[in-house]
Amino acid sequence: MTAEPIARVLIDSPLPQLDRLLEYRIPESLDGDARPGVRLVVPLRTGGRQAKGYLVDRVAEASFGGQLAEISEVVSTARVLTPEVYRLARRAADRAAGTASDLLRLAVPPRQVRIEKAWLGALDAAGRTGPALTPAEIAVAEGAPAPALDSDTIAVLRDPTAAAGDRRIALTAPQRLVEAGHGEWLPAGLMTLVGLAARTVAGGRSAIIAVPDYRDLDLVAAAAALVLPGEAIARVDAGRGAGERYRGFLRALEKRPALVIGTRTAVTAPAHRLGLIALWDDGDPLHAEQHAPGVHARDLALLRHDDAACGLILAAHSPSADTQRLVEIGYLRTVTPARSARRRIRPTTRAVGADEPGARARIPSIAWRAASEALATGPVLLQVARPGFDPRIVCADCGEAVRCRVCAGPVGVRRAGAAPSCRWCGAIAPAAPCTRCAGTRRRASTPGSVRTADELGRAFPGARVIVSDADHAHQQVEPGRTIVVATRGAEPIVAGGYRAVLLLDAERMLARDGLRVVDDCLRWWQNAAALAADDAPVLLVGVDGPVAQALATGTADELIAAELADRRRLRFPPAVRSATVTGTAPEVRAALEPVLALDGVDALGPVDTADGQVRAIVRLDYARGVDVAHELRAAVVAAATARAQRRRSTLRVRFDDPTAFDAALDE
DNA sequence: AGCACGCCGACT
DNA sequence: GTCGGCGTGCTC
Repeated sequence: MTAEPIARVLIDSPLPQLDRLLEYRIPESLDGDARPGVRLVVPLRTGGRQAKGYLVDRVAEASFGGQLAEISEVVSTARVLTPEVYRLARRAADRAAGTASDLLRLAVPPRQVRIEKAWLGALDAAGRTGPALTPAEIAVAEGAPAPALDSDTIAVLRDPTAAAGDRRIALTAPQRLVEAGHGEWLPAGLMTLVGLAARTVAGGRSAIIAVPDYRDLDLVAAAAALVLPGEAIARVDAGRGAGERYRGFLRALEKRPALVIGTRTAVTAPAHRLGLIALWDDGDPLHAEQHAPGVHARDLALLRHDDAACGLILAAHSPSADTQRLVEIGYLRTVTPARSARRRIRPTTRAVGADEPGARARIPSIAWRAASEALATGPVLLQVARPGFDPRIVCADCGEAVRCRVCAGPVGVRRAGAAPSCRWCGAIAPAAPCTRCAGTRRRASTPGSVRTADELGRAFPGARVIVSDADHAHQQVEPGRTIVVATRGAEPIVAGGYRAVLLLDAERMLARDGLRVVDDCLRWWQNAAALAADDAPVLLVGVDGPVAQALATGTADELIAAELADRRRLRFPPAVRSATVTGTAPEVRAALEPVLALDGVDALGPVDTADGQVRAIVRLDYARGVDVAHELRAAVVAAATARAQRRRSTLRVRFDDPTAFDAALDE
């Protein structure tokens, strides 16, 4: 008999009733293989039902009073669930009223038998498949450029004995490109993260870098490959197939430091002696997880930092309102370039010259002349909006979006012919007088005509035209007389930077509704500006007002602070947390009742949704998070268990959905 | 989810 | 008397 014959097991099941540790006896025959972290098969109830699960840990005595069943099978000896990742899943699930196994489904990739067998075969007694870095490799990694941070800040971030508060940084990255070597150009902020991470690995600790999309990831991978050996890099994204993903995951699992790079799920990867966790552009919606329970990569990074006491850096050209909040409560300290070093984005009028080739494409004269001139020396970027329908109601006099008189939410029509209603609280025809001109006449907004690449290209005779959008994104463009037409977020990189950048659809982007319009526009435009050569003009076409002013004077950070102050006044995220509760009217009513009794909690709605259900948005102070999650979780379990109404439960809870307050309540 | 347990109507 | 209906509850 061994000392710890009881296995505590997490069943791989989305059922909230099963989201706890069940105890099983470990038979003598499996004693050696049944180590913490392995995948298991266990019986669940009688009748030969078998469930998959993870062995979380082993204990000497069972706390369960009843008869224990035995583990059926140890799937493999690979210990894929580390204690750190389990704790992360548990805490994140509790915070979001979800299940740990839902989180682990994202954190632990599906098993690939061939790859796992090869890896297990190569694993030595120390839990590694290869050597640590050589002194020469360490020297290269220690010399990796980290242009946006001074050596003191880097030293503190690397120092495990430094005060935790000093090791949490919000970096507003300088808006310029740097050359990593071998003709690889990337934003200075991304290079900084790679440089920081390379030093961390050189010092014997792992680092995680999570970026929004694959284009950023390719830049990071290329830069990392110049400063670290391939063996020290674990790429954990799903973009190159399940096999490569699992290979990267297993590399991260080894007992030697790695630079773990990937998209949002990288923050949940295993890491040997985690020393740094870095997020790039945390305001990008791609960092918001789509799968249940929908925990944002930023929140996972914060939890991970708290657990591992590692360095934490949230870096972006344009800080998110969430980062701003963390700065204001004193949780993050800022590293910001001097205002004089911020890139100026010049607003220009929308007045179009009549006799220029730019007129047909409705490019204002000043912008067209700047672009034509710049084209002689290299590529020019024209950033455009994605096409899309926008069913908002605006002031007929000045065009400002109309707000709800009840909650200040956007007012729109759900479908053609319907009465205008508030997208957030559901009030019918609630429009308040225009906030800009006090007018009361209304009209539907028009989406604005979409320019074609052809039109834009013809405005610049003799130039090569390259189109880059989400479907056909170009990573890089060669120097030359080239017009690059790109939708926001899909702008290619040019070595040395664009010679001019025109932000053409600024008016349409700013007129979109949604809670984060200002944050998004600042992010899109400052990210594009960061791709320009140092002295190249960046022109914001056809927009004035506070956003344009902030960009012109290099005070975007102050504008985000003002934006956050507004949200605080209105009780909107990220000043408060939110929980979207969807289901049948009685289910939602029952779920809301106990949480609305708590201080610092209120709700918008419920409103009817298109599929006959109702939706309410609970708003809660951060301090109420534990209580509200606990109550809503109890409501989900109750709804799943009590099947009084013969139908399976439809109650859903989603915390901190970034789109909750946007115009997505229809459909 | 499944599957067993449990307390009320029509069958040999 | 008892076979079986599905509402209710549990899964180590």
